Amino acid sequence: MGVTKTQIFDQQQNELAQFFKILGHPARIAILQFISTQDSCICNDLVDEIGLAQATISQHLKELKRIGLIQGEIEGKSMCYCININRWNELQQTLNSFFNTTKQNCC
Amino acid sequence: MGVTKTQIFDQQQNELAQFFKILGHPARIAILQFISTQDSCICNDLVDEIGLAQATISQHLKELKRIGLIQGEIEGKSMCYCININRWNELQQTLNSFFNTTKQNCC
DNA sequence: ATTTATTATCGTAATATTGCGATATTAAGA
DNA sequence: TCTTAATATCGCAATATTACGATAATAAAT
Repeated sequence: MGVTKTQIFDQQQNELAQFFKILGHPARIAILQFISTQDSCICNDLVDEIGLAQATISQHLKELKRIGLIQGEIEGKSMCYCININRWNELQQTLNSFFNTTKQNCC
Repeated sequence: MGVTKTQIFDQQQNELAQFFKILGHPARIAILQFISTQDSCICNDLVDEIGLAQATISQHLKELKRIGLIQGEIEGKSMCYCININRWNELQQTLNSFFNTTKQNCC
């Protein structure tokens, strides 16, 4: 096997899990942290900063874009990424809501 | 390849990522949610409740135990799991701290 | 138009994860 | 003690993820 049985879970559970999953890689954490240290947006200084190949960084950026946590803008030859603050806050809230709701009936 | 290069990231990044990763599966989300709906602790009604084999559920429970989010107590023949509320709150805080710190210098 | 720099995508190899049946292990009950 | 019930662990097959080199795509600069 190796397939997650998404059919047996509801949409909320699948979405929440997918969001957690994407944050579940140190490179993606590092990317988000590095982007946030640049007061302006950044491009692929990420490749220099983090010790991964350009293709790999690009792949991770794609994942982060997929859930809307970052957005990219073309800036001449290069690409300027920054955190999508609305989505960021939205996800933080979703996540807190999960934490708060779930712990309610704890023994 | 297929190996996450943990060496190039710091401990905080790796720990945070691992925590997110474990929450990044719908079955584990569902398990946590179901545990919390039981006012007392629960055992493996999880196997009936969630449509996965006993071996699979047991494996997921192991992962959740590994990061301390749940704890199990022997109760006769069966096992009584419940959320570790201290660890739960601790992780929620860690996570919020990541969200708040990271978004600070956003463009 | 050609070159150069930057980023995205493709293809592939290595490893990890998911799920399950089969088999321990443990403890209660007959 | 023998059976029964509940859970954990092992071993495997299927699929997913990670990483990277090679290559395509895009846009500035010459």
